[in-house]
Amino acid sequence: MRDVAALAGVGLKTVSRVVNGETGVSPELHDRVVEAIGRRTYQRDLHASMLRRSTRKTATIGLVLEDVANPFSSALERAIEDAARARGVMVLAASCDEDGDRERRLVATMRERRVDGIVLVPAAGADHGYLEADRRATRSIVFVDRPPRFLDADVVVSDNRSGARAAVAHLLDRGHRRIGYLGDDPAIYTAAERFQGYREALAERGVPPDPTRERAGLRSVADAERAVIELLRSDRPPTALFASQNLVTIGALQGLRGLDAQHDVALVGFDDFPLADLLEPGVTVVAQDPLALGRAAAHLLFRRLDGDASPWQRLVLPVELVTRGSGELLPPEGSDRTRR
Amino acid sequence: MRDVAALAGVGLKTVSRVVNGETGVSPELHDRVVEAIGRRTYQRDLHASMLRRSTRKTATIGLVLEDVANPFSSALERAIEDAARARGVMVLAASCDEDGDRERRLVATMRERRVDGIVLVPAAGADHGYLEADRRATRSIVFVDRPPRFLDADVVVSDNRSGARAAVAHLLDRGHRRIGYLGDDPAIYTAAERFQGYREALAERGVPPDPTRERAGLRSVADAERAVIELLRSDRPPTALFASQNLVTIGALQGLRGLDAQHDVALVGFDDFPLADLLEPGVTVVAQDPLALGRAAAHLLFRRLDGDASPWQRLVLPVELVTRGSGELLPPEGSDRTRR
DNA sequence: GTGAAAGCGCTAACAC
DNA sequence: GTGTTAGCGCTTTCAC
Repeated sequence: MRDVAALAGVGLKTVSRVVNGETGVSPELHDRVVEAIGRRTYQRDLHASMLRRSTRKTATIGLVLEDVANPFSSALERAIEDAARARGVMVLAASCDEDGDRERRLVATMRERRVDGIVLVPAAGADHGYLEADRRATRSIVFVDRPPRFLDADVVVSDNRSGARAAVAHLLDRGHRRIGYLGDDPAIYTAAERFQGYREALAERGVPPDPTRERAGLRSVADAERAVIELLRSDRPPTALFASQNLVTIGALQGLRGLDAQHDVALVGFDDFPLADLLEPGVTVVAQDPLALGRAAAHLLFRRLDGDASPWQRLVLPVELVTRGSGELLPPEGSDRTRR
Repeated sequence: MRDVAALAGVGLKTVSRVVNGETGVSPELHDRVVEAIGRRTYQRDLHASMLRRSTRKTATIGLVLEDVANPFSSALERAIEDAARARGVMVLAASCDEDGDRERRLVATMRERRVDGIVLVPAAGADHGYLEADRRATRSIVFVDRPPRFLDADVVVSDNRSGARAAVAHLLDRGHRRIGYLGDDPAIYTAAERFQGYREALAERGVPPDPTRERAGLRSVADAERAVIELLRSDRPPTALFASQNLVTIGALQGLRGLDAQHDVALVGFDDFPLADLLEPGVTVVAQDPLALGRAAAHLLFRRLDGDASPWQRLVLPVELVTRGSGELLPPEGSDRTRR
């Protein structure tokens, strides 16, 4: 910058004014500075400038996701990026792979870089008390998809429990009574909520839960596939399945396909996924809206950064049952349905 | 930091030494500093520290993708993030949606934040001459998936042309002669290369190209779907299709499904996608390896950042034909095949 | 082993 | 309108 000032024959402050688009520079000097900047390919150092500025903003936010490569996470990221771009803010994105330690390290690294705020999908079972240490900092963190543990903060989640309840009620409405549950690690908030929804739907219709038909802790497509095959080979196998998550649904599909049962056993999954409509039959799902989640989280964060100090918000976004065929298959004659 | 130094009753430099893990601090003072840091929840400002450091690295790189929400992009991002994490580097990620102006603005914004380097998937048709202005800067940019225009720089791409040639040869081997081409915007490097591959495969077997069976500029799933329906309703419709990209393949599937022709017309797509194996029939594709592309780009960039000044590299990564059924359908009796 | 002074690139405050 | 001085949070250099 000194270089540019010398070349244009002006003072440092004049260059600073031009770079920041401030008023009060004569057109003549302005042009000389602009030309000098061009000749030296000068580019201002945002961080050095923010160092002295009163409002110490880096125009950068952090985003900690489960895994940037997962479609749910990346839709979230996209929505947040769009909201950020509208404000001239950039996004430092990272994956924590459900690892609480990594989450903590990532947050620390982002703070070292003085991000203005952080949007965080917390790792399963992580304790977020560590964020409490800096009271002001918690005002610049928004949790998405799952609430923090041991900390009050802003959070945006889907209505997991109602969604699961609706999915299972949908199957019960079609006469199914033996409905299998396929679930993720119950330490994950969303998995626990969805399991509650499953149980509640059964309870509402007076169908007793049967733990032998419930499989939790499925961590991969292969796990889910194995679980389905096992369930369907048991005595009195389920006539319908509820899969509590994306990958589990896909594993279930693979399992059903392997047994050639995809047209016989009903299936409703939680979380929509690409091509769900092109499969045979189409896969009925409870669809979340990751773009809406991301948008809401970003807006909440920016409101806080703008100084909103109102009480913590907890936004619960609706989900939607999308019927495509697999969830509308009826139980076979002679199954429990006829005994009612 | 001054605060911490005062609390511990030491000089600024001693705190600095402790924070940076330098040697030469007596254990006693070290402990006092650590304690003071804890009490004040001190967190060093990385950018202020880098300001004075000789080696002016921010330990942050930029990543400009077409769209972070697209599976190919996000796989790339993940690979780059992993390579970066191994070096303690964070990633500033952004989408440019094939918009050359946005790409340029994003690069400028990242440089304002003093990223150490940038990995860039260039926007279609963008002129990258602007990067030439700063000679040193081009050493810290790696292009992925597509080469830059009007600029020499490091680049990592897939072997698009051979992949397309292999896909079309695969169809020719099964007796198809009327092979439709469904393609993206030809201004995109990959689209152009794949079209070349398609034409080359035909030429190698002496099959004359027929422009009435070639549809380029398909920008969405819906575009592709319409194009397929149109092609198949024409006189002497194609008995096989080559789709040059992800979304185009999905549109083609939808079109075939709509005409109930998915078991009659062969299809090979470029780019793998989730669930391609669960469809009926499974979708034969030429699979790129986005993780390998990302890994290679990151390694190349880090080598440059470590001072490697060797000539520009151009890495071409192999692709793989994955047969799943749709590409192995045979042409109907009485089609051109029998006339040979 | 430790600390004081200078300075990284920039902007705030104030004088001209 | 314009330039000067001080100082943001930190590291360097160099005395002690």
